[in-house]
Formats: sequence, structure tokens, C-alpha cells
Amino acid sequence: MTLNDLYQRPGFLLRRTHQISAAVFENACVSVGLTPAQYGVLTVLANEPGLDQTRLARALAFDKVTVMRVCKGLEERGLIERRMAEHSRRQMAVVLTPAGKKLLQQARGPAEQAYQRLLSPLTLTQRLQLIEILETLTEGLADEARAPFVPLRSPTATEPPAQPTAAPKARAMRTNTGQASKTQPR
Amino acid sequence: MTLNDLYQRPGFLLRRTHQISAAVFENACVSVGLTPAQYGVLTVLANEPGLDQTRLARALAFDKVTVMRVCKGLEERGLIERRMAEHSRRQMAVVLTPAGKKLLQQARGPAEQAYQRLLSPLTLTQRLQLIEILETLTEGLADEARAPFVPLRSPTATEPPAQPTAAPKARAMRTNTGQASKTQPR
DNA sequence: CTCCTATCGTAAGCATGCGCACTATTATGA
DNA sequence: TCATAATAGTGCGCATGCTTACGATAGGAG
Repeated sequence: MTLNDLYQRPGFLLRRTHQISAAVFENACVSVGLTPAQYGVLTVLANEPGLDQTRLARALAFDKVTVMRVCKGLEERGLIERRMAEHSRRQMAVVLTPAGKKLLQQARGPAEQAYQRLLSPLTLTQRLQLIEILETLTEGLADEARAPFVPLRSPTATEPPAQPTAAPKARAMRTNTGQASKTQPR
Repeated sequence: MTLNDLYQRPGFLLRRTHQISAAVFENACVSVGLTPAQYGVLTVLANEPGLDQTRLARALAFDKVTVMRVCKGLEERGLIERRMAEHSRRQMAVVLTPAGKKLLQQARGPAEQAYQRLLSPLTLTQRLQLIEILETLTEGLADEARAPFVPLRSPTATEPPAQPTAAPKARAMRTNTGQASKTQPR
């Protein structure tokens, strides 16, 4: 394979684009000191106070270990609080502190700037195409991802009352190997 | 910001798509045990034997520290060799070993499968649009990236006769923001 | 009620990706 | 020529992202 071929591989371009996207965000958010991951965690928690770490991870398609580490960092900075859930002794209920809410507010502007900057080289048509193509890709290849993605409904958005994420309790009957977690609920 | 908004941010979608892209590649390449980064390094070295680590890093838009670590791992596996360059005592000339060449050959098939699998949810039109949009993005925001990208010409491609990779010099001469882009504050 | 299994949080560890800083070396310019 | 700046490689440290493993706990089947 020639180098020119390599440079046109979507894998290469996606890595590079993601790299740039993260850099743009971090450049815009130096003032608040938030990484994309941290911003994502805070945003989800602002919409779902008291969420446990595993569901938090799935809401962002993060690894649960990664989420735990990010949360520990945010806790050290006093932006979130982790306490045992009331109804379960194995879950951690994670909530924003007032400082966390304030910082998230302060991050809104920079995050918006990063968003605009990232899309600035593209025409309006290209922006729409990009979103649509990436959504098609992620939906079509959801099984390939190591970290399961279980989006949360926004409380402020239109929400169907029933069907809690339509997770069919089709408990894998232990017939398969331990890889149930990967092919699991989604 | 609602969660639905977050899920449509290109930053979020790019992170997720990159995550899936890497997983697809690694799944396809378990037999040869290569990560995307390792495959990239081997591919560049197959086209530019004896390249030094810094130029290798720039050819892939990797951080030079990352490249060094990846190279050390590949050297431990006997896939590449690092020796002092002849004309300079501070550069390492990196070359593929026969084992490295062989493994790279064996990786071609899986890498191709990963490529096809990654694009499989998209129509032909979408695939072309995706490549073009990502190229536009990376070119338009090249300054934002922490790791400079200085593509190498493929020896097999059309090439101007002179100018042996004179690009890095031009990059160091950047006069726009005063500071060179790498020394930028985070 | 009593096992059995799935799940939650967490530790340990590997691979990327990046910044900072230091040394050795090379290039540059006064 | 000689002082100074730029560059290559590297160590150290932080943040992601993922795997495997393990103890504790919740829920379900009998």
C-alpha cells in the first residue's frame, strides 16, 4: 500500500479528525480546564442527576473504568459528588456539585466556539452530510464497539412514556461464552 | 444543552466513530496482533526505509513520544530495527526487519477487511463524501492539531525529482502566531 | 429461603496521545 | 569561530480507552 493510499483510508482520516477535534475543544476550554470526556460527563449528569457510573458510561459510550477515573478526577476537583445509591449498595449515585454546575455553565461558551471552529472549514451541506454519515456509521457498526452505547432520553426532549430504552430482559441463557457484555443490551 | 444535542455534536460523533474504527481494525487484525498505530508505522517504513523517528511521527501526525514508544514495542517484537543514522548522531534510522515485512504482508488482508467493514453501512456516495469532508476538515484545521502532519510522497506515486522532504523546514518557519505550533500553551 | 448468575465498582496493566523538560548534537548567525 | 538557537531522542507524568480479574451485592429460579 502506498502512503497516499494510507492517507485516504477512513481509519486514518478519522483518527486524525478526532485528534484535531479534541485539540480544538481543549484549546477552547483551557480557561475552564475541561477535556471532552470531562465535559461529556458533566453534561450527562446535568441532565440525569444521581446516575450511576455504569449507566453514565453507557450514555457516553465510554468504558466504565474510564468513567470511574474521570469521575474520581472530577470529584477531587469538587465538581461532582459520588455517594452510595439509596436503593442499592453496589451503585454509586453521581451528582453535580454547585461548583460543577457553575463550571459547566462557564464551559458552554467555549464548547460552542469549539463546535463552530471545528465545522468552520465545511459548507452547510457538508456539515449536514457529515453528521448524517457519522450517525449512519455508528448505528450500523454499533456491535463492533467495545463500549456499549445506551443513549439517555433528555428530560427536556420529547419522550415516550413507556419503553424504558426497550431493553428486552432477554437474559442470555449462559449458553454463550463470557462475551455477553459486548453483544448485550442496547 | 440536552443530551440529544450532545449526541449530534460532531465532536461526540467523531470520538465514537474513531472508537468504532479502531475496534473494527483491531478485531480484523487479532491474527497478526497489530494496532492501527503499529500498522501505520510499519506501512510508512515499508515506503521510507531508514526514516528517522521524528519524520516518522510527522508522516503519521503522531506525537514523537508516542512514535518512540510504538517503535520500541515493534523493536521488541523483532519487527523493526533502530540504529544510529549515518549522517547524524542524534537521529535514529528505523527500518523493517524481514519479519516486519512478512507480518505487514500478512496484515494486508485483515486491514482490507476492516476497511470494507468500516464503510459497509454507507452508500458509495456517502463513502466519497466522507473522505472528502474529512480531508477538508483536516486540511482546514491543520494548525489546531498538536502533532504536525507532514505527509511523505509515496515512492511509487508521481514525485517531483528534487526536494527530499523539505517540508519540516517550512513548518518551523511559521510566522503567524509567533510561537511555533508545537510549543503552544494548552 | 437458597443458590446461581448477572451486575457494580474497582484494581492492575497495556497502548495511545500529549505536554514539559533535559541532554546531546547540529545548524545558524554575528 | 564561537555563542546561540533549533532539533532528535528520551524520561516523566497526566488523561483516555480498553481488557482481565475480583469481591460485593442484587435479582431470579428453584
